[in-house]
Amino acid sequence: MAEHSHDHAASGHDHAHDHGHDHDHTHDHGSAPAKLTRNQTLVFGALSRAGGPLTAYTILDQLRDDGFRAPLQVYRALEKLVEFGMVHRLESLNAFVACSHPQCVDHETMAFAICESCGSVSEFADAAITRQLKGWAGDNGFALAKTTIELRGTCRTCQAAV
Amino acid sequence: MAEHSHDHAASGHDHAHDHGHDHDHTHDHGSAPAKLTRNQTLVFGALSRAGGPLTAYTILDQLRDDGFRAPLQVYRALEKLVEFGMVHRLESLNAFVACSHPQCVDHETMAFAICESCGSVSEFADAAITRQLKGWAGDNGFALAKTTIELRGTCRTCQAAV
DNA sequence: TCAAGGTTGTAATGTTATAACAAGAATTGC
DNA sequence: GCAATTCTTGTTATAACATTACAACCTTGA
Ligand SMILES: [Zn+2]
Ligand SMILES: [Zn+2]
Ligand SMILES: [Zn+2]
Ligand SMILES: [Zn+2]
Repeated sequence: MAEHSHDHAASGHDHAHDHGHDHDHTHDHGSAPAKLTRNQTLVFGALSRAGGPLTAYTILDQLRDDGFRAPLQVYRALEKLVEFGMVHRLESLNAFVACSHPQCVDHETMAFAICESCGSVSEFADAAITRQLKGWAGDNGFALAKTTIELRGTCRTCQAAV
Repeated sequence: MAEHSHDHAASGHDHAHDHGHDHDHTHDHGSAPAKLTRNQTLVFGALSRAGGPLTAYTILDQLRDDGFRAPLQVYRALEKLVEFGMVHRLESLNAFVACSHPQCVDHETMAFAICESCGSVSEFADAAITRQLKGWAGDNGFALAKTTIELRGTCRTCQAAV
């Protein structure tokens, strides 16, 4: 799987955690709570450090020393983090990535470009696409809950490195 | 997902595929061959009959009587059918669906609306979205290989049936 | 204090997908 | 016809991803 890449992707956001062990960041992402639980903090820390997508089992392995023993500990934390808008699930990768969108206003309609060579992920929003999809939904009486937009291909860096 | 029996996460819509059982369809889908192998025919038949998405294991169960014994028999056929442009993989469902687009010209950039209530899937193409995504790729030096666009929500029928 | 609700730990299990290898069928070239 | 090649198949085993179920433990707030 793709647990590589310290590439770009997840940088530039202000989550700026110091995952020592303290949990008092104060952000405002979607319905994010004032305070994360210990497990949520650890999982989010792992994803932030990685700067790219990780599978649940990779996260589990990275958190063994912090006392993690079972997949469910990771999946439960991920579920909440996604709910809070701090993490995205990448369906085509069965992996998770920390949100890197500056203000991630429309957390349910972000798009992701995934490099199949280096595994890096770029998160972006495109108003025209969102508008178009909502338009289709409206025209077809479809009550849209969430959209998945994932591009697969080769990033600029990897193409240059031929 | 539901259990590993015969449940078909789908139904609800009637694609009225003509692929009843006969296998001399003369598709022009992508790089489809003149003739499918026995296993490919059986798998495609199962998907066509279903008229909606099926998981590989559900297909396996449906083809026990035809001699199928192992997942790989299904996965291998699916791999080819996707390659031929006759089947799509739905990433957010880990399932597969027969292509229902009239001419499915741009097989790699179709969009799917998946009803979370009844499991029905509508396949559609939207030139504006495709253009927009290709535009982003061009602007960012990303060599686009394939896009995944999946909408989750509730279809018109299910909303009416409240 | 006590109940209610959320979080955690753990084991067991369920679900989706691939690796590895052997054997069979179709295709090609001679 | 008869290899050589290539594609397809059958089968076993295993890897990778995800959830159910249950008991224990906190926290919050009557
Ligand atoms: Zn985001
Ligand atoms: Zn790359
Ligand atoms: Zn199609
Ligand atoms: Zn529906």
